[in-house]
Amino acid sequence: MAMLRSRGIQPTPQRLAVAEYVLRATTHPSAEEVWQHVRRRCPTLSRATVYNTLNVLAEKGLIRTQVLKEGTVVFDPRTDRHHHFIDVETGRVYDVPWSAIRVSGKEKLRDFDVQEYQVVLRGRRRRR
Amino acid sequence: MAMLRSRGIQPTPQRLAVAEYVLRATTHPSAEEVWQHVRRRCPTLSRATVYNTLNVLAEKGLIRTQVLKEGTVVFDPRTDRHHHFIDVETGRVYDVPWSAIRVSGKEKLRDFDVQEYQVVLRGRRRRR
DNA sequence: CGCTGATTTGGACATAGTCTAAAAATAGAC
DNA sequence: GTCTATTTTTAGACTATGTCCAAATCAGCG
Repeated sequence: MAMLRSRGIQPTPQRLAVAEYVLRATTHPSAEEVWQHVRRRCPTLSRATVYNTLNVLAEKGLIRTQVLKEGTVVFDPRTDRHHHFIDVETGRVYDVPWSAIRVSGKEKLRDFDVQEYQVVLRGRRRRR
Repeated sequence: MAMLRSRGIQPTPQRLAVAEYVLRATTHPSAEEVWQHVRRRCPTLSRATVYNTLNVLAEKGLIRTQVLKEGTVVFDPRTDRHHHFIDVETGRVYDVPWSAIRVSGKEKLRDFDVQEYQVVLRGRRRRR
Protein backbone atom coordinates (compact mmCIF):
# COMPACT_ATOMS: atom_id res chain seq x y z
CA MET A 1 0.00 0.00 0.00
CA ALA A 2 2.52 2.57 1.19
CA MET A 3 4.96 0.88 -1.14
CA LEU A 4 2.75 1.57 -4.13
CA ARG A 5 1.91 5.10 -3.09
CA SER A 6 5.53 5.98 -2.50
CA ARG A 7 6.25 5.08 -6.12
CA GLY A 8 3.40 7.13 -7.44
CA ILE A 9 1.12 4.19 -8.15
CA GLN A 10 -2.49 4.70 -7.17
CA PRO A 11 -3.26 1.75 -4.90
CA THR A 12 -6.49 0.29 -6.22
CA PRO A 13 -7.83 -2.99 -4.81
CA GLN A 14 -6.78 -4.86 -7.97
CA ARG A 15 -3.26 -3.47 -7.87
CA LEU A 16 -2.96 -4.26 -4.20
CA ALA A 17 -4.05 -7.84 -4.76
CA VAL A 18 -1.62 -8.34 -7.64
CA ALA A 19 1.23 -6.62 -5.84
CA GLU A 20 0.68 -8.57 -2.66
CA TYR A 21 0.88 -11.82 -4.55
CA VAL A 22 3.83 -11.11 -6.80
CA LEU A 23 5.92 -9.33 -4.17
CA ARG A 24 5.64 -12.31 -1.83
CA ALA A 25 6.16 -14.93 -4.54
CA THR A 26 9.03 -17.33 -4.05
CA THR A 27 8.60 -18.85 -7.49
CA HIS A 28 9.00 -16.80 -10.64
CA PRO A 29 5.42 -16.52 -11.82
CA SER A 30 4.24 -15.64 -15.30
CA ALA A 31 1.43 -13.15 -15.80
CA GLU A 32 -0.95 -16.03 -16.40
CA GLU A 33 0.05 -17.67 -13.12
CA VAL A 34 -0.44 -14.42 -11.26
CA TRP A 35 -3.88 -14.07 -12.79
CA GLN A 36 -4.93 -17.61 -11.88
CA HIS A 37 -3.90 -17.11 -8.25
CA VAL A 38 -5.13 -13.60 -7.61
CA ARG A 39 -8.42 -14.32 -9.37
CA ARG A 40 -9.42 -16.59 -6.54
CA ARG A 41 -9.50 -13.66 -4.14
CA CYS A 42 -10.66 -11.13 -6.70
CA PRO A 43 -12.89 -12.90 -9.22
CA THR A 44 -13.65 -9.97 -11.51
CA LEU A 45 -9.97 -9.24 -12.07
CA SER A 46 -9.25 -9.14 -15.76
CA ARG A 47 -6.19 -10.39 -17.58
CA ALA A 48 -5.55 -6.91 -18.95
CA THR A 49 -5.34 -5.45 -15.46
CA VAL A 50 -2.87 -8.12 -14.39
CA TYR A 51 -0.56 -7.38 -17.33
CA ASN A 52 -1.07 -3.69 -16.81
CA THR A 53 -0.25 -3.84 -13.10
CA LEU A 54 2.76 -6.10 -13.50
CA ASN A 55 4.16 -3.76 -16.13
CA VAL A 56 3.62 -0.75 -13.89
CA LEU A 57 5.31 -2.50 -10.96
CA ALA A 58 8.23 -3.36 -13.21
CA GLU A 59 8.52 0.18 -14.56
CA LYS A 60 8.60 1.55 -11.05
CA GLY A 61 11.26 -0.92 -10.02
CA LEU A 62 9.25 -2.95 -7.53
CA ILE A 63 9.69 -6.16 -9.50
CA ARG A 64 11.83 -7.22 -12.45
CA THR A 65 10.98 -9.03 -15.64
CA GLN A 66 13.11 -11.97 -16.69
CA VAL A 67 13.31 -13.73 -20.03
CA LEU A 68 14.35 -17.21 -18.98
CA LYS A 69 11.76 -19.60 -20.33
CA GLU A 70 10.62 -19.77 -23.88
CA GLY A 71 7.22 -18.41 -24.65
CA THR A 72 6.75 -16.30 -21.58
CA VAL A 73 8.16 -13.56 -19.43
CA VAL A 74 8.39 -14.24 -15.71
CA PHE A 75 8.32 -11.72 -12.90
CA ASP A 76 10.79 -11.60 -10.08
CA PRO A 77 10.13 -9.79 -6.79
CA ARG A 78 13.82 -9.70 -6.01
CA THR A 79 15.19 -6.50 -7.40
CA ASP A 80 18.69 -6.86 -6.07
CA ARG A 81 21.24 -8.43 -8.37
CA HIS A 82 21.32 -12.20 -8.50
CA HIS A 83 21.81 -15.07 -10.90
CA HIS A 84 19.37 -17.75 -12.01
CA PHE A 85 19.41 -21.51 -12.09
CA ILE A 86 16.85 -23.37 -14.20
CA ASP A 87 16.05 -26.99 -13.46
CA VAL A 88 16.06 -28.71 -16.85
CA GLU A 89 13.58 -31.32 -15.67
CA THR A 90 10.94 -29.21 -13.99
CA GLY A 91 11.60 -25.86 -15.65
CA ARG A 92 11.58 -24.23 -12.23
CA VAL A 93 13.69 -21.15 -11.76
CA TYR A 94 15.81 -20.67 -8.64
CA ASP A 95 17.71 -17.64 -7.44
CA VAL A 96 21.45 -17.87 -6.99
CA PRO A 97 22.99 -15.29 -4.64
CA TRP A 98 25.11 -12.68 -6.32
CA SER A 99 27.96 -13.43 -3.95
CA ALA A 100 28.05 -17.13 -4.84
CA ILE A 101 29.46 -16.53 -8.29
CA ARG A 102 32.19 -14.31 -9.56
CA VAL A 103 32.35 -13.23 -13.18
CA SER A 104 35.63 -11.80 -14.39
CA GLY A 105 36.71 -10.40 -17.71
CA LYS A 106 33.62 -8.39 -18.58
CA GLU A 107 35.41 -5.07 -18.06
CA LYS A 108 37.95 -5.98 -20.68
CA LEU A 109 35.48 -6.40 -23.54
CA ARG A 110 36.56 -3.78 -26.02
CA ASP A 111 33.37 -3.79 -28.06
CA PHE A 112 30.85 -3.72 -25.28
CA ASP A 113 29.97 -1.33 -22.50
CA VAL A 114 28.38 -3.69 -20.00
CA GLN A 115 25.63 -2.14 -17.88
CA GLU A 116 24.33 -5.29 -16.28
CA TYR A 117 24.78 -9.00 -16.48
CA GLN A 118 23.71 -12.26 -14.95
CA VAL A 119 24.73 -15.87 -15.16
CA VAL A 120 22.05 -18.29 -16.31
CA LEU A 121 22.78 -21.81 -15.13
CA ARG A 122 20.99 -24.99 -16.15
CA GLY A 123 21.05 -28.44 -14.64
CA ARG A 124 19.38 -30.49 -11.98
CA ARG A 125 18.51 -29.31 -8.55
CA ARG A 126 20.00 -31.57 -5.93
CA ARG A 127 17.58 -33.03 -3.45
CA ARG A 128 19.15 -33.14 -0.06
CA MET B 1 24.38 -31.06 -47.88
CA ALA B 2 26.91 -33.58 -46.58
CA MET B 3 26.43 -31.89 -43.23
CA LEU B 4 22.74 -32.72 -43.21
CA ARG B 5 23.18 -36.23 -44.53
CA SER B 6 25.84 -37.05 -41.96
CA ARG B 7 23.35 -36.23 -39.23
CA GLY B 8 20.64 -38.37 -40.75
CA ILE B 9 18.63 -35.47 -42.13
CA GLN B 10 17.31 -36.00 -45.64
CA PRO B 11 18.55 -32.99 -47.59
CA THR B 12 15.50 -31.65 -49.38
CA PRO B 13 15.72 -28.33 -51.28
CA GLN B 14 13.75 -26.57 -48.54
CA ARG B 15 15.97 -27.89 -45.78
CA LEU B 16 19.08 -26.99 -47.74
CA ALA B 17 17.86 -23.44 -48.26
CA VAL B 18 16.99 -22.97 -44.60
CA ALA B 19 20.20 -24.62 -43.40
CA GLU B 20 22.35 -22.58 -45.74
CA TYR B 21 20.83 -19.38 -44.44
CA VAL B 22 20.85 -20.10 -40.75
CA LEU B 23 24.25 -21.77 -40.65
CA ARG B 24 25.86 -18.74 -42.27
CA ALA B 25 23.93 -16.19 -40.23
CA THR B 26 26.00 -13.74 -38.23
CA THR B 27 22.95 -12.32 -36.49
CA HIS B 28 20.75 -14.43 -34.28
CA PRO B 29 17.65 -14.79 -36.43
CA SER B 30 14.18 -15.77 -35.30
CA ALA B 31 12.18 -18.32 -37.26
CA GLU B 32 10.19 -15.49 -38.80
CA GLU B 33 13.36 -13.76 -39.98
CA VAL B 34 14.65 -16.97 -41.48
CA TRP B 35 11.36 -17.42 -43.30
CA GLN B 36 11.35 -13.89 -44.69
CA HIS B 37 14.86 -14.28 -46.06
CA VAL B 38 14.74 -17.79 -47.41
CA ARG B 39 11.34 -17.20 -48.99
CA ARG B 40 12.92 -14.85 -51.49
CA ARG B 41 14.86 -17.72 -53.01
CA CYS B 42 12.22 -20.34 -52.40
CA PRO B 43 8.81 -18.69 -52.65
CA THR B 44 6.62 -21.70 -51.91
CA LEU B 45 8.43 -22.37 -48.63
CA SER B 46 5.90 -22.56 -45.82
CA ARG B 47 6.23 -21.30 -42.31
CA ALA B 48 5.63 -24.80 -40.99
CA THR B 49 8.61 -26.15 -42.89
CA VAL B 50 10.85 -23.42 -41.56
CA TYR B 51 9.91 -24.16 -37.94
CA ASN B 52 10.16 -27.85 -38.67
CA THR B 53 13.60 -27.60 -40.24
CA LEU B 54 15.00 -25.29 -37.58
CA ASN B 55 13.82 -27.68 -34.89
CA VAL B 56 15.38 -30.63 -36.67
CA LEU B 57 18.68 -28.79 -37.08
CA ALA B 58 18.61 -27.92 -33.38
CA GLU B 59 17.79 -31.50 -32.36
CA LYS B 60 20.69 -32.77 -34.38
CA GLY B 61 23.05 -30.26 -32.88
CA LEU B 62 23.76 -28.16 -35.98
CA ILE B 63 22.35 -25.02 -34.42
CA ARG B 64 21.25 -24.00 -30.94
CA THR B 65 18.15 -22.28 -29.69
CA GLN B 66 18.50 -19.34 -27.36
CA VAL B 67 15.93 -17.61 -25.20
CA LEU B 68 17.29 -14.10 -25.03
CA LYS B 69 14.58 -11.79 -26.31
CA GLU B 70 11.06 -11.68 -25.09
CA GLY B 71 8.42 -13.14 -27.31
CA THR B 72 10.65 -15.22 -29.53
CA VAL B 73 13.32 -17.88 -29.68
CA VAL B 74 16.40 -17.11 -31.75
CA PHE B 75 18.67 -19.58 -33.49
CA ASP B 76 22.42 -19.58 -33.19
CA PRO B 77 24.70 -21.33 -35.71
CA ARG B 78 27.54 -21.36 -33.20
CA THR B 79 27.30 -24.58 -31.27
CA ASP B 80 30.46 -24.14 -29.26
CA ARG B 81 30.07 -22.60 -25.84
CA HIS B 82 29.95 -18.82 -25.72
CA HIS B 83 28.28 -15.98 -23.89
CA HIS B 84 25.87 -13.36 -25.18
CA PHE B 85 25.75 -9.60 -25.13
CA ILE B 86 22.48 -7.81 -25.89
CA ASP B 87 22.51 -4.20 -27.02
CA VAL B 88 19.79 -2.53 -24.97
CA GLU B 89 19.17 0.07 -27.67
CA THR B 90 18.96 -2.07 -30.78
CA GLY B 91 18.09 -5.43 -29.26
CA ARG B 92 20.84 -7.01 -31.32
CA VAL B 93 22.58 -10.05 -29.88
CA TYR B 94 26.34 -10.45 -30.07
CA ASP B 95 28.51 -13.43 -29.27
CA VAL B 96 31.11 -13.13 -26.55
CA PRO B 97 33.96 -15.66 -26.72
CA TRP B 98 33.96 -18.26 -24.00
CA SER B 99 37.54 -17.44 -23.16
CA ALA B 100 36.82 -13.75 -22.59
CA ILE B 101 34.93 -14.34 -19.37
CA ARG B 102 35.61 -16.55 -16.41
CA VAL B 103 32.85 -17.67 -14.07
CA SER B 104 33.89 -19.05 -10.73
CA GLY B 105 31.93 -20.44 -7.84
CA LYS B 106 29.39 -22.54 -9.75
CA GLU B 107 30.94 -25.83 -8.60
CA LYS B 108 30.39 -24.87 -5.00
CA LEU B 109 26.61 -24.49 -5.25
CA ARG B 110 25.32 -27.12 -2.86
CA ASP B 111 21.77 -27.19 -4.18
CA PHE B 112 22.47 -27.27 -7.88
CA ASP B 113 24.21 -29.66 -10.22
CA VAL B 114 25.19 -27.32 -13.03
CA GLN B 115 25.25 -28.91 -16.49
CA GLU B 116 25.70 -25.77 -18.53
CA TYR B 117 25.72 -22.05 -18.09
CA GLN B 118 26.25 -18.80 -19.89
CA VAL B 119 26.63 -15.17 -19.00
CA VAL B 120 24.04 -12.81 -20.46
CA LEU B 121 25.36 -9.26 -20.61
CA ARG B 122 23.40 -6.14 -21.45
CA GLY B 123 24.57 -2.68 -22.33
CA ARG B 124 25.64 -0.60 -25.28
CA ARG B 125 27.88 -1.78 -28.04
CA ARG B 126 30.82 0.54 -28.42
CA ARG B 127 31.30 2.05 -31.85
CA ARG B 128 34.94 2.20 -32.61
C1' DC C 1 6.13 -47.56 -63.63
C1' DG C 2 3.98 -48.09 -59.15
C1' DC C 3 4.28 -48.62 -54.17
C1' DT C 4 5.54 -46.90 -49.65
C1' DG C 5 7.11 -43.79 -46.40
C1' DA C 6 8.87 -39.19 -45.66
C1' DT C 7 8.22 -34.29 -46.49
C1' DT C 8 5.79 -30.08 -47.55
C1' DT C 9 1.92 -27.17 -47.57
C1' DG C 10 -1.81 -24.05 -46.04
C1' DG C 11 -4.85 -23.44 -42.83
C1' DA C 12 -6.71 -24.31 -38.38
C1' DC C 13 -5.58 -24.05 -33.76
C1' DA C 14 -3.15 -22.67 -29.35
C1' DT C 15 -0.96 -19.41 -26.36
C1' DA C 16 1.11 -14.98 -24.75
C1' DG C 17 0.38 -10.50 -24.83
C1' DT C 18 -1.46 -5.73 -26.43
C1' DC C 19 -5.09 -2.53 -27.65
C1' DT C 20 -9.60 -0.41 -27.43
C1' DA C 21 -13.91 1.52 -26.20
C1' DA C 22 -17.23 1.54 -22.76
C1' DA C 23 -18.23 1.13 -17.90
C1' DA C 24 -16.82 1.83 -13.25
C1' DA C 25 -14.27 3.82 -9.66
C1' DT C 26 -11.71 7.59 -7.83
C1' DA C 27 -10.05 12.30 -6.57
C1' DG C 28 -10.77 16.97 -6.09
C1' DA C 29 -13.74 21.20 -6.07
C1' DC C 30 -17.59 23.02 -4.24
C1' DG D 1 -22.49 14.72 0.13
C1' DT D 2 -22.74 15.87 -5.01
C1' DC D 3 -20.77 16.96 -9.40
C1' DT D 4 -17.28 16.65 -12.73
C1' DA D 5 -12.83 15.35 -14.70
C1' DT D 6 -9.50 11.89 -14.62
C1' DT D 7 -7.91 7.38 -13.90
C1' DT D 8 -8.63 2.60 -13.83
C1' DT D 9 -10.90 -1.67 -15.02
C1' DT D 10 -13.18 -4.72 -17.97
C1' DA D 11 -14.30 -7.87 -21.85
C1' DG D 12 -13.34 -8.79 -26.03
C1' DA D 13 -10.99 -7.93 -30.37
C1' DC D 14 -6.69 -8.18 -32.24
C1' DT D 15 -1.60 -9.47 -33.10
C1' DA D 16 2.40 -12.42 -32.98
C1' DT D 17 4.78 -16.68 -32.21
C1' DG D 18 4.51 -21.27 -32.68
C1' DT D 19 2.27 -26.10 -33.22
C1' DC D 20 -0.80 -29.45 -35.33
C1' DC D 21 -3.20 -31.66 -38.98
C1' DA D 22 -4.90 -33.70 -43.25
C1' DA D 23 -4.15 -33.59 -47.95
C1' DA D 24 -0.90 -33.16 -51.61
C1' DT D 25 3.72 -33.93 -53.16
C1' DC D 26 8.11 -35.99 -53.43
C1' DA D 27 11.97 -39.54 -52.96
C1' DG D 28 13.78 -44.01 -52.99
C1' DC D 29 13.33 -48.67 -54.45
C1' DG D 30 11.71 -52.98 -56.43
